[in-house]
Amino acid sequence: MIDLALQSEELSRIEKQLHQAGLKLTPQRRATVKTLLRLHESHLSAEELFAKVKEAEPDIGLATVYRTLEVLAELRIVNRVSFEDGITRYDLRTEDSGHFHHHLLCQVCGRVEEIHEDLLLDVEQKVEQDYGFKVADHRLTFLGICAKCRAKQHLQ
Amino acid sequence: MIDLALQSEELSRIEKQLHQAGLKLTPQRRATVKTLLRLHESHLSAEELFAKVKEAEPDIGLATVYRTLEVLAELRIVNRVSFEDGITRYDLRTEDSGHFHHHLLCQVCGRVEEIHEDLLLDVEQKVEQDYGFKVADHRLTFLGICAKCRAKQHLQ
DNA sequence: GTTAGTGCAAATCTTTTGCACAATG
DNA sequence: CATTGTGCAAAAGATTTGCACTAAC
Repeated sequence: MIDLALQSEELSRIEKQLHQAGLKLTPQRRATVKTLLRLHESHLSAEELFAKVKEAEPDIGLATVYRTLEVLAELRIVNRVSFEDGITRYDLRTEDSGHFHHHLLCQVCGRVEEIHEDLLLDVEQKVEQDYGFKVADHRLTFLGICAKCRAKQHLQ
Repeated sequence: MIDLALQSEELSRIEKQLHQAGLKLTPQRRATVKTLLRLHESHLSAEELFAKVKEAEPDIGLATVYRTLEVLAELRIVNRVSFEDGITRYDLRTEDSGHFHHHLLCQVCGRVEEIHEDLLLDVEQKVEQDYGFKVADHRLTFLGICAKCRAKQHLQ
């Protein structure tokens, strides 16, 4: 989702969800969701998101951002993720699949790439069969070296 | 690893690692590692671990537990894990495989089961081939309903 | 004996909460 | 206009740090 048109389509989908949940559509919430959509590959922390939202909505308070993220997490519009640095980050669930996307965390440059293809269908079937565990969702992160950093290393 | 003999074998392996890294073997560190070994399936937070270690080593301070966990994480003896409740937990890496084990988080009872079989070999190969990402390790958690809770639900 | 490690308390950071006021539906 | 949401400041948690003291090697 790079496209602005798709972003505003997503925005109205999310606004509809908020509305259906009986929540008010405040400018603060709208600005927060917009920023999440715009920077959805950045895996922002609450503080980082707050700083970004503040550019559009200067009077917004940090507590409101936290409260909005809480609401969005409850509605399963965002997921909390953590890449083991102790900071909670917020990641938009994408509309296309019921399952959460995977992450590739590069240990050289620190970037996080997303994989939107579901690679776990077979594995989940095995988990249900062998362990009797009914899988509803998953969190998968690979740690390693991304293509760019590998290329750079080979040049040296 | 339920066996006490195996635990003490692991303990000396870890003590050797600490020693080789030029670190001192203090009673506090030994007690912390012992407790981690004994309760390794519990996925304790630093505070929880502190409370348990205190039983054996009453004068230990919370900061020492944090500092020991820091050291153990650097030596890759433990991994920091997070189950999206915002609390960092510490999980012993098991000696048997280079790859970290998987987790099954039951959304009904909250328990975390471990899978020590590596289910991701094929998936990792695909990630390397299709995305050029060199995988070094992974973190995989399945969210769903465990066998016990499913059984209980069917009785009702 | 040196140097690394510890306990304690204070400092820092992240997140939550209480409350008076504001704005949505 | 009823009710939910907001901003601010204070509170609560989690983690780190400074420092004087202690203990491992």
